[in-house]
Amino acid sequence: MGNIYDVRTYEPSQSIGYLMTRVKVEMLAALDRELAADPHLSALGVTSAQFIVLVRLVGTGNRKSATDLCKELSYDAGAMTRMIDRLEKKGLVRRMRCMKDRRLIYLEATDEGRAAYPRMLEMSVAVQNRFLRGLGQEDAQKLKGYLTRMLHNAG
Amino acid sequence: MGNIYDVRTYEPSQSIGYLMTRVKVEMLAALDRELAADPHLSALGVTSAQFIVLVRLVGTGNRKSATDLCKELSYDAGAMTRMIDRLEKKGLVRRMRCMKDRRLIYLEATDEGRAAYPRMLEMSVAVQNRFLRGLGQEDAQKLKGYLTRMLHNAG
DNA sequence: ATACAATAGCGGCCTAGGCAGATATATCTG
DNA sequence: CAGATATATCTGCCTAGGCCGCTATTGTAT
Repeated sequence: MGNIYDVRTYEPSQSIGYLMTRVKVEMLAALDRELAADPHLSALGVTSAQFIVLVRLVGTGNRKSATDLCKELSYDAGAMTRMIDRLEKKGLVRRMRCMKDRRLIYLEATDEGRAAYPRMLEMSVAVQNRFLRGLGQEDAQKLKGYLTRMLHNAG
Repeated sequence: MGNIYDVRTYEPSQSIGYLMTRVKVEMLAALDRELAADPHLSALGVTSAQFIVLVRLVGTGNRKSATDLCKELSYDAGAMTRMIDRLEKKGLVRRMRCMKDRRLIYLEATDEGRAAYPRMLEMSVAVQNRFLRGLGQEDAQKLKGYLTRMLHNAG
């Protein structure tokens, strides 16, 4: 009842899953190219993955733990530890042990990290607008609705 | 002229790029879970990434080179070499040096690899249908159109 | 208070992809 | 034919994510 695909007619290379994977790869690649081209950000050597974590940290208020970030981005905890290591080594993020709950480590963007934020947002917006060229606001809303629905169906 | 996002109102966590990345991650995770649950395929230890390469190899005719696969899947050549290594070690794929052009290595799914194909297609279809639940055929077509458009805009 | 979970972060091992350089082979050009 | 160029694959080094087990700390139940 209402299945989109049927095994007998299914074409992997035409499927929504395949297309979505491709688009995602291309968007991150485009972001990486923009980052490499920007005089400021290329000096910091920020990648698209680091970018996403940093935007999340600066943009939604500081004083976040690694676990918070993991939940928000559905990220693995071990991967996050190493990600923070890289960001810390680049001087964009600081670790600060919490004195009340000594298990916790608060993350804070450094001044340098915060300074890069506006330019990062601009890039993110520019890349997405480029990929969405030709779509109207209603189309974008529809697309967003489909994606939200799919995320919900993931359970 | 027709930009979807504006820096002043942009919400990273609500953006189409963010949502798409999330959906892609969830779809592959779901596929990995299905693969792990299947008696046959779990024995082979096939991951979702290997799955995609294998489907592409079996489904679109054998006698393919690594480079062909790289182009079709926008994959890195070095990464593909190692991917083939893993698939070969599992006995799902064979390398066969071409005698006319000795630079070329043809890839061929083994009997075992081909035998797993129908079940793989079923899974792929099942996972995608689950994620697309609640969408009609017109919605799916619209979504596919948006994605195709975005891929085209990638240049 | 002691034992038992639950939580936060870390580290090792695996798969995985991008990039640059090396090698072998094939093709093009003078 | 000789030299340059292009192509196919491989390898090493990097970032990156998932899984599992470890330790330290905190919370809970008996």
